[in-house]
Amino acid sequence: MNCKKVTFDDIAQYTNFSKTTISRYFNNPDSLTSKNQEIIAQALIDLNYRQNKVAKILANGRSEFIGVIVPNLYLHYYSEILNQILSSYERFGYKFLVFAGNSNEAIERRCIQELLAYNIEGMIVLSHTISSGELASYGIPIVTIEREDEYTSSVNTDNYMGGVQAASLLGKCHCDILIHINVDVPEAVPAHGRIQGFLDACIEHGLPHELILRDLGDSYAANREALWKIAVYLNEKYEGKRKGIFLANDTYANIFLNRLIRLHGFLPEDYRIIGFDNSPISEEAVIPTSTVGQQIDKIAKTAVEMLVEQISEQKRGKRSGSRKPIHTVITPVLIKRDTTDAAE
Amino acid sequence: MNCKKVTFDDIAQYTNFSKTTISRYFNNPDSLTSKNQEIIAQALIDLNYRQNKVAKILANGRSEFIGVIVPNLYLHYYSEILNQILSSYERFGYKFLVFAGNSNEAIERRCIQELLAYNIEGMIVLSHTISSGELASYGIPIVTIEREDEYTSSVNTDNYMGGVQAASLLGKCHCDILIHINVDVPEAVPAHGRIQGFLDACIEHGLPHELILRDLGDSYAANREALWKIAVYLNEKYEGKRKGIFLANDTYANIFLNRLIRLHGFLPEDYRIIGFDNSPISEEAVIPTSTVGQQIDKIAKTAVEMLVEQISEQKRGKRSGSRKPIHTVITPVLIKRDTTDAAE
DNA sequence: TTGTAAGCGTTATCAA
DNA sequence: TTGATAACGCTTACAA
Repeated sequence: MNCKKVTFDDIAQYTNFSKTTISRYFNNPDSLTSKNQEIIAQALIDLNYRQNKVAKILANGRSEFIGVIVPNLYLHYYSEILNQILSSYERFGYKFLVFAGNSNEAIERRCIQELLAYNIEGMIVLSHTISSGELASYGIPIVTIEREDEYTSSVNTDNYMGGVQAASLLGKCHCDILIHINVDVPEAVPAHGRIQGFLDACIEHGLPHELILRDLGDSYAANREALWKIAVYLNEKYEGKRKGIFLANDTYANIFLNRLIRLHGFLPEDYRIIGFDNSPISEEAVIPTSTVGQQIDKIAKTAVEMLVEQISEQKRGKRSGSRKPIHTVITPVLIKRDTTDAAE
Repeated sequence: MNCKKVTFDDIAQYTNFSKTTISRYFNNPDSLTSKNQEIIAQALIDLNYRQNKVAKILANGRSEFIGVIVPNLYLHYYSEILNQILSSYERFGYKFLVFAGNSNEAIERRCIQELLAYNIEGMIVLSHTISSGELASYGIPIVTIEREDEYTSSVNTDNYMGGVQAASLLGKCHCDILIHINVDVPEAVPAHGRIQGFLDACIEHGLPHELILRDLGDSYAANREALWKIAVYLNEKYEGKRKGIFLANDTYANIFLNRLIRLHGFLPEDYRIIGFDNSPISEEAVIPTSTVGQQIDKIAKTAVEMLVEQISEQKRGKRSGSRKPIHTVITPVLIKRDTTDAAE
């Protein structure tokens, strides 16, 4: 456990090379004779050398840091995205400074200042609080995921397509009435597309439908209460009709499903259910639940790739303001399980 | 969007102070007259100054970084721990460099090298692959969570107590036979305590019991298959007896519960179920499931506090090897829901 | 209370 | 292929 830090100077002395040559050994080894490479390699071992990347950043400006701001990690969606982002380390070598902003604008703004102070090379933002305009103004490469993205490059699920898929599947189940339950998502947020897609598909295929857009509360208990009320309402209003219910996410779908099971012991013939996200609960539910699956791995991978591309562009001298935002869209995958008919 | 970086030199020139005074403004403002503080504050605005923490680290050695190594973020337990760790930012100001090692020893070792190269001040390790001995040898403050911890300070749930609690609750439910289903956890891993606690409690209260310890597979589908087999076995062997089943985690408990519900439409009188973790699935299950709740917030908070304490000790000059590992234990909380009797 | 000057451990620019 | 030397932007004795 040597405590004194070994530096290039020490290695240089030990090997009778100059500091510069040691640096070259790390950054451009082929510019040394292979014999000298070996000498230095051996010295590193003898002296138990350890890199100091901080000094490196200061000298060359590249931190190899990417900042990530998520709203929280409580929701599976965010933690899985982060999971996938982190696993890009092996491919690109970028390290991730992660903040959970908890939807607090002031805190998130402070986080960003900190990140900038550490010379991060780029930023991936999932949090919603700070406008894309402000994000863009920081003048560093940025990619946002599934949020308002007018002035930033972004990766989003094709929510519209997801809504269409859900409606079509319910239509094929011979439902008499299609219902979409969601909160009143603002138009600027990509998830709004789910509503529009559902609506357009219903209209196009002439499917009777109803949109239920309202605040469903912030906690699981609140969600449950709100959805139970809706369930009672639907059950009365559409008695005897087969109801195809498209819920905004798998948690909602699970709540709805559980209520039916508790009531009847099985999924009644006049109910069909589909959720959104393909989060674990959809598979682990008492009846594995059909869902519009977000391809989280693809979303995260694309986001990192786009960011890396932006970073290298910027290195090649392009000013950060000069490029137009690119919006990539990832197609969702319809996952048919047991809450919709097996029929193709 | 000023592009040239403003440095202390610029501010010094602008205000006719020296670089040092500017530095003092940030690190020890009270050593300046309040008038001069104002002058500098204004200059920062005029010049649009931005800190460079990299230079600061190089100069004073304190990175304010803590490294975190998790096995993955797919499991709710890890992502929630990380969530709580990240939220300590507001309290201590430490920034977190996060790696998901995916249980790959070589990769995790490389991650640690990287972290050391960035001058991290400490490390929180949840991953299992690298022995506590090796971790300790790196000579920086370390706290491990819920893993082998012979040579590192650690925070663990009181798994033994959890096992006792589970057995006691099932005992109070007038179960004729108590069963614990788990994998064969090695003794060095804290979670082993769940088995021992269950066993000792059964013996102490003279409760008939059976331990089922076997590989349950790595995926949800594999878990399900393995647990269904066990369910069939138990159902035959203990027909007519009331079975109290303690499963190693809530995911297993949910699988078991779902099978019973699918079979009967309700939870049969001769089954009582309790899981472990208090992960969301226990609340969201078709029948809210009793569980031994890990206090994740407390675990994470304690881990960060212990680490911060170690860091400041080290600053006060104590050598890192000189302290004895401290093992903190967090008591689990029994959460009674609907899969065990309501009786107190 | 303020200033001078020597680091911190790299990389980058020239020169040789 | 190698080496001197000046950055990089901040902190920290030590002086005043």
